[in-house]
Formats: sequence, structure tokens, C-alpha cells
Amino acid sequence: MADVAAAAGVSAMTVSRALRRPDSVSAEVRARVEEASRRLGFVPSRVASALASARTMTVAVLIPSLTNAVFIDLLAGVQETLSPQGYQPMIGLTGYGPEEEERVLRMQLSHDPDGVILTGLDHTPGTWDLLRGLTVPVVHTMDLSVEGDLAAEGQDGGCGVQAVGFSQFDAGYAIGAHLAERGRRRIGLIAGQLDPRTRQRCDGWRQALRDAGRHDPALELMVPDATSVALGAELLERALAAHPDTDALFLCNDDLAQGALFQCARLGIPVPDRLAVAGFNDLAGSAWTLPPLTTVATPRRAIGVEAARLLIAGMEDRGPGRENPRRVDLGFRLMIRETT
Amino acid sequence: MADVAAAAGVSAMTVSRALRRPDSVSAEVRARVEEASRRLGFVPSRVASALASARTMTVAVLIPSLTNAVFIDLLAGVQETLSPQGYQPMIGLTGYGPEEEERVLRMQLSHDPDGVILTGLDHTPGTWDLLRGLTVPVVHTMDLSVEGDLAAEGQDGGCGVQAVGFSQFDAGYAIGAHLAERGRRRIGLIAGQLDPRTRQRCDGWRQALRDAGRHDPALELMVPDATSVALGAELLERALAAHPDTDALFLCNDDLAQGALFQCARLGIPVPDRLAVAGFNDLAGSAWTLPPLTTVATPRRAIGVEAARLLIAGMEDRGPGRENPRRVDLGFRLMIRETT
DNA sequence: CTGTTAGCGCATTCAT
DNA sequence: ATGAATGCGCTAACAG
Repeated sequence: MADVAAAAGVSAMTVSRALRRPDSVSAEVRARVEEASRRLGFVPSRVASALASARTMTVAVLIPSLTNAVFIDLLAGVQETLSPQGYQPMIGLTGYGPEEEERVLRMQLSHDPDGVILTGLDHTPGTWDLLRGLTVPVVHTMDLSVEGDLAAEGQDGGCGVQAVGFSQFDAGYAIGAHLAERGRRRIGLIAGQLDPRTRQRCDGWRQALRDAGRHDPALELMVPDATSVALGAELLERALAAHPDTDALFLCNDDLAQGALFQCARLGIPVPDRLAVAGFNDLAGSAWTLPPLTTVATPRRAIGVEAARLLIAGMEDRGPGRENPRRVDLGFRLMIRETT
Repeated sequence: MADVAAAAGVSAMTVSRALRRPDSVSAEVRARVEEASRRLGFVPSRVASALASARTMTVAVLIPSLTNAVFIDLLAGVQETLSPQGYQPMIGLTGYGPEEEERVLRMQLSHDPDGVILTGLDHTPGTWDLLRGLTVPVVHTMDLSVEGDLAAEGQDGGCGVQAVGFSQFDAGYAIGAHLAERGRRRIGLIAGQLDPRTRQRCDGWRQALRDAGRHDPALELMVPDATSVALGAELLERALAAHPDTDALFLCNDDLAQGALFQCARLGIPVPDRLAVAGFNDLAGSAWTLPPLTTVATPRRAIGVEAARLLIAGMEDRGPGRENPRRVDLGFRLMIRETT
């Protein structure tokens, strides 16, 4: 920067200003600085800038995994919103574990991010401690649960928690109610990857069936494994073997549902005539299965975009306190297609 | 750090040492420092560390997009390898455009990464310039093409280029040869997302058909759009409408192939009896389609892991020059299933 | 094995 | 609108 300053015949400070806020210097000086800067191939050091200004222009983004398309979409929304503003997302992978999340968060915080985006509201007390100690904005995503909510408020010491997402419970309820409305009587559940959000969906589904007077716990098949097409195929077979009279199934993620659909075709089980099938998330391809899959479309990308927006708002205004607690519900859409 | 030093009764320098290389201080001092550090909740500032030591512990990772599972897998391999070593990947999205790649790279470089991982070998001259000017290791991935290779060597001024991947051309050739061996005579091609790697696959396929004396350019359907299940379904219909006698199809990515398979089922076209179908990449679900999809399994994750390993090797030894140019071919596997 | 000195490259704060 | 002085928090280099 000193070299550029010398070349432009100004002080280093003026170079710094000219490059960051061009209209804070005279037009003539600006031109000279820009020319010199370009000619010398000057690239400002963000590290030095960060140390001097206490702004790293990075944002910590913690998600459970890269193998679930849901979080990729979330990430894409975050990235496309932060990047144009000059912020660099730093990905942290928690592997669905609150303890690992705390560990990863600790690592990320050592980079002094200007903001933090987390998945879910289920964090360790240690994580809540860390978050409470931060002076930068924090946004939680994907989860808006009432229980988690209250717990969060409590944990966060009444300081308020920003969250963007939708009600997993309500979405699960919607699917359950839809299946019941279709006149199905033996409605089963297949779930994998039992994180809190999956559980809430299942809770919603269960409540809907109870409200319809058709809940049978025996028809619930829940396993801890990561969801996949292969697992869906396998679990469908297991579920039907155990309860051949099942006439509808809710699978907690579309990859499971797609696998189940393939397996139905293989086994010659007519869908939806003999078995109705519903998925969750409306993942790629779900509109094209045979028959097209009934599912719940979730606004993952939009959640990422909105979370990033809130964060930017909080990072821009360098006001004294943290901004107002806030909750953004982006809803969901029941996609009734042909498997139900 | 000064506070920790005071609490432990040592100098700040000793705290720094005790925390970074515990065995460089006496056991007693180490214990005192660790205790004080923990008690005060000290988290070293990486920004300051970076400025003082000229090592940011970050790595720039440039990929075309987050919507193609191939690059997610690559990214996962990179992340799982870098993260345990304390390196933080910084994702940059190029949108498949060399110009955008250069722009993004410039941004990333302002963060002073300790290493750079890129996708492909097709970069702008400006990008090559930037890379040549770096003193940190650079690894290119996914592409090992001879042409790109030579170009790269030229561009890089004989300095040598590190690349990890497989031969897209050979993989395409393998699929073409397989289809020909199966006795198919009217073998078509459907391709989207026409980046250099896709083109090389197509080139390989084309060469195989020529070698078999069965290449008909009329059966090639290439569109610039991003690949997807929906696009596969649509293009299958278009291809068959234009050339009803087609008896085999290579689709340049599995999502296209899965869509094509769905559409065949809808149109009542027996696979493989009337039409053989082959995909590429062996994406999730391809082993479960009806019938299971013949495709080429590509080592995306392994490429990410190996690229990160090479990078780490280069970053650890702070030797004078860049390490030896090197090329790592991780190969591919033809997965013959039932669609051919 | 430990401490001292100096400086990484900027931006904040104040002065002009 | 521009410049000078100062320090961000840590580590390299050297001394002891």
C-alpha cells in the first residue's frame, strides 16, 4: 500500500480510503490511486485489514453434513447472498452431533467471523455459552419449534434468538392429515437420520393420525442411519413384511421415498392403489418418479437467503446491542402428486 | 494472551509457544499456561496469528457450482482432509465460467490462502498469471486431459502443474466401446452442461464409436443447459422423436440418465431391450433405478482427498521452490448394470 | 528452555 | 479532503 501511495503521490491512508470508499476522496486523487493500484497489481491484505478494523468479512456457517441435499441448498442460499456483499462463508460440518458442533464452532470462532449461521436450535449448553458471549449476530435455521424455542430463550438468557425456518411439526402434521383424508387406515412411518427436525416431523405426523383416530405405533419404523435411496428400498420391504396390511407410508425424506417407490415397482406393489407413499423435502427428481411423488416442498434456499440477509443487517449496523430477536417462518407447501 | 501470560507467570511468547507446540516448553510451564488459558477462556486470534506468521490456515477451493453432486463430493473429500489439520476451506463458486473463476479467485486471494484447489485445467490467461505469481501450492482437479495438460504447461511457463483426476476422454471411450460391444448400432448421445470435462467425455465416446465404425453425428443432442432429471426426461423424448431407430443412448450425467429412464417407463419403451441407456458418474440412486443404470463410477471424493493431501504436503514443507510437478490419475470404473 | 525486540499491513482517530 | 501517529494481537528472530 505504501508503494501505491508513493506511485500516486499520496499517503497510504488516502490509498486505503480511495480503495474502500471511492467517494471519500477527490475525483483526481481517486483516479491516480486506482491507476497506480492497478499498475502495481496491488491486492489489499484482508488479514491486515481484519486485524486493524476488527472485521474479517467472514461468516461461520455450520451445517450437519454435505451429503444431504437439504443443507446444500441452504448453503447455496447463504453463499449467493453473502458473496456479493464481500462476505466469505466458512463451512463447518457438525455430523449431526451437538458436541461436534460445539467443537467446530470453537474452531470457527478462532477465525473471528463477523456472523454465525447455525442449523437447528438443539445446541449444547457450551454452545449457547459461546454464542451468548459473541458480539456478532447469530442466526439459527431450519427449525422454529415451540419447545426448542422456549428452551432456546431460556438458554440464551432472555437475550433473544434469531431463527429462520418453518415448522417441522406442522409440515409433518400436514402429511399425516393428507394421508388420513385420502381414506387410508393403516398409515405407517419410515424415518432415518433421527435429528431433532426429523423427530418433529414425525411428531406432527403422529399427532395428525391421532387426531384422525388412526395412529398405530407398531407401524413406525425408525432407524438412526443416514437416509438414502438404498435405505428407502430396504426399509420399505422390512415395513411391509412386518405389516402387510399397511396402506400408506410417510417417509421422512424424499431419498427414502424414492427408494421405496423403486422397490414397490420391483415387488409389483401398485402405488397408490395398494400403497400410498409420501416423502419430504421435494428433492430433485421427486416430480419425475413413477408415479410422481407426493411430498412437502421446503424452502431451504430461501431460508439460507433470509438468514444471510438478517445476518448482513446485523453486521452492517454496528450499533451497541444485538438487533431485536426475531423469528421468520418461511412456511412449506404440500405437493400432492400421484403417489397418494 | 498477555493476560494468560500474567496469570501463568510467564511471557506472552511462552504462552504462544505452549499453545502451538506444547513440547517446546517445559512440562511445568505448559501445565500452568494451559490452566490459565482454559480458566480465562482464551481463544487465540487467528487473524493476528496470520498477520504475524504469514499463514492464514485457509485454503481456497474453487468449484463450478453447488447444484452438481459431483462437486459436493469433491468438496467433502477436501473438507474432511483439510479440517483435521486445522485448515479452513473457503468455497468459491465459478458458475462454470473461466472469467467468473478469475474474478472469484482474485477475491479469494485477497484472503491470503495457504493453498488453492481449482476445478479443471481450463482457466483464463489472467488466472494462469495469478497462479504463477503465487508462492503457495496449487492443485487442479477432475481433469487430466492431454491437451489441457500441454496448454497448462505452456501457460504455466514450464513451472509445472499439479493435477488430480482421471481421464474424462478414456471414461467416455469406455462407455462408447461398451455400447458398441453390446451390439448396438444406432448409438446416440445426450449431453448438457457443456463444460470442458463433459466435452472430453463426449470426445471419448465419439472416438469409440468411430473405432467401431458406428458414429453418426446426427444422433448427438447437445444442449448448454444445466443437467437435471427433468432435462433428461425431456431430451430423451426429443432424441427419440428425431431418430426413432436409436437403440442406445449415452447421457453425460446420471441425473439425465435417471430422467431418461423415467421417461422410457412412461412411454413404454423397454430398457434395455429396445433402448440401452448409459449414464455417467454413478450418482446416488443410480444403482436402484429400474432397471439399475449402467454408468461410470468416478472417484470424486477420493480426488478431493488426494488434492488436499498434495496441498498439505506443499504447505507443510516451506521449502524454497514449489514441489515437483505431478499428476495423479485416480481412474474410473465402468459399472455395467442392467440398462445395457 | 525462556524472554526481548520488532514488525506483519492495514484502519482508527485525530489533526490539519 | 488529506495526512500523521498509533495500535490491532500475535509470532519471527535473536539473545540469553
